Amino acid sequence: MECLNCKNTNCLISKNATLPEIHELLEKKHKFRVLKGQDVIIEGAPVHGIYFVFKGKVKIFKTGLLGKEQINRFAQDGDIIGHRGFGAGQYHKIGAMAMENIVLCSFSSVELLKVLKTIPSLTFDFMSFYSEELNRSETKVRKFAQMTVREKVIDALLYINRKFGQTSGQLNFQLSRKQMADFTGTTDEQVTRVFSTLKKEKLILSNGKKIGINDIEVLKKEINEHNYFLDL
DNA sequence: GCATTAATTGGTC
DNA sequence: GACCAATTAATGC
Repeated sequence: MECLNCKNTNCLISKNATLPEIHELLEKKHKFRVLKGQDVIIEGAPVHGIYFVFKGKVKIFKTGLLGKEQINRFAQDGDIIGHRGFGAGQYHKIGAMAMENIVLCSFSSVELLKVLKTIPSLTFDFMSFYSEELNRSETKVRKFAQMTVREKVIDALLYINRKFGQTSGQLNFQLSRKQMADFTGTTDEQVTRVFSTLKKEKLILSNGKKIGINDIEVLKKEINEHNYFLDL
């Protein structure tokens, strides 16, 4: 019953692991490693279950026309992956790839559905999560429509900082310009340009892939003044 | 150390 | 603000 002792306290399963009704599900959990660069979910693949990140970083994306990639979000320890395909859709509409060597926990849809019908607190946690996801999604649509490239890049930097944090003045997650562009919906050249102007303004530090946020408050203020939420 | 990839910069539409 | 091209920096083998 290792979910009881899991350090990922934000995990919905871990939160409800003390309930006796969930024990059967926990017994059937599959835990496995995925190497850096390998697929966690292939776009269009049939849904068999739902994944939780035990350890590591994962990108969730969708491939558009001409192979253009839109990164929807990043997941790390305790986060859910593949929840949209769960329940309703039969096929995953997104792809997920390991950004480093990771460990996943997986539960089959059938088993999870069984316990969701018997454990209201777990179902409620899932419902709250889906609700928040929808909120984030709507916010992201608005940001894409209304933010300038500079604002979107700043927003992305703050997101990385919120989610992964900084140690000794450097973000704990190194993304290439290309990945940053795929995340913000622009091009790698634009990201480079915004980075270098932010650097000149002393708002960030950048040394190749190593990026550090110098003045979080000023950056926050810049997008706050435009009435955007900071909770994506 | 060399080869491939990523980042930067300038220019055009 | 995207796309293209040329140069330079960084990284993998």
